[in-house]
Amino acid sequence: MVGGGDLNETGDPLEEFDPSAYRLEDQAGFILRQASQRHAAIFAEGIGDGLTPTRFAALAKLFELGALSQNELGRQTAMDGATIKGVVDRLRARALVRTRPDPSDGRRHLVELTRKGREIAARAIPAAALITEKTLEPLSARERETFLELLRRLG
Amino acid sequence: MVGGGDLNETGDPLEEFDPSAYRLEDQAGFILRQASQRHAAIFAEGIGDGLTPTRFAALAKLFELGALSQNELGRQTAMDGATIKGVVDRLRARALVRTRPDPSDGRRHLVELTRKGREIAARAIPAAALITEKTLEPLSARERETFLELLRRLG
DNA sequence: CGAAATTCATTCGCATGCTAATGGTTTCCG
DNA sequence: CGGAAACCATTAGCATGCGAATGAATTTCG
Repeated sequence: MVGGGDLNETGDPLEEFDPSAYRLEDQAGFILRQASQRHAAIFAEGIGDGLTPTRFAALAKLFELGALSQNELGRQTAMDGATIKGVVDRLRARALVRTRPDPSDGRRHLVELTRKGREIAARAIPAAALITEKTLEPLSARERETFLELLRRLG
Repeated sequence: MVGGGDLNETGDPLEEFDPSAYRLEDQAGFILRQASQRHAAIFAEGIGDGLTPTRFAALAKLFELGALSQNELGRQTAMDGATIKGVVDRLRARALVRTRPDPSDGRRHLVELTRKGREIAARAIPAAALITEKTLEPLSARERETFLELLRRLG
């Protein structure tokens, strides 16, 4: 649990916790942030075409699934409505996607790849596979399996 | 269609990669982002005092190490100069830290906790320990060890 | 000593990422 | 049918987070 083995009068773990025993470097969130930073750097270096992790995720999902409503695309890529909107706007500004109203649902805007978007996605997906490879490079094949399985359970 | 039906005879993943075999959900970066999102939500819910992960990291390091120059604080908390500046500015606006020129180096601005900052840090550190606990809750004690060790190697 | 290299803080631009609020549309169900 | 509930897209505001550029101060080294 949280506190050490020492006794106290209240039994409240918050009050017996010794702040000097806390090491930022050992906290899951802190290490997670550093691993994300390293991955982001590898990604930026390897992907090309002005893509970012979220922009790429959107392209990859549209490539796989075809036209999707904006919110559905957000769900597929783990982004909320406010975030996916900005991503789609920027992809549209680069003419990698276009949007059109969903004829069967007046609330929805369908998002789909343009020809250029499809070409870039087809090129970026193999690059992204290499980026995953490079990110996991410090681990053995067996460790990668273990790591991804544990990470998935936290996600 | 994209991948075609050709088989991969050489086993060279670089030249024969089939985009349709790519699964975004299995990529380290994508899962990492989701785990970070979950941790951020747990953090926001548990920390209080208007703290954020980066703000808390800065407080915790100042609490541990005393006055530091801004850049040094950034290194201790894995933030670059541009990022730590914004964090320090916002902590200063809330009177949790103050800055003063380093008498021995005219380039540096020393950052240190105020009394209020020290109080809030002392309260936040035990809360952060519980947040780490909750983040890792889906894993057994043994799995946590493994996970953190592998994650550290990627950071 | 003094020029070059480094360090430090700052600023700008761009891109995430979240919450909350809003208004329009569709679906659900009594 | 018709109102409540749910869903969709958008906007505003706040906070990260990074690269690149700038100018001042310090350190390094020939």
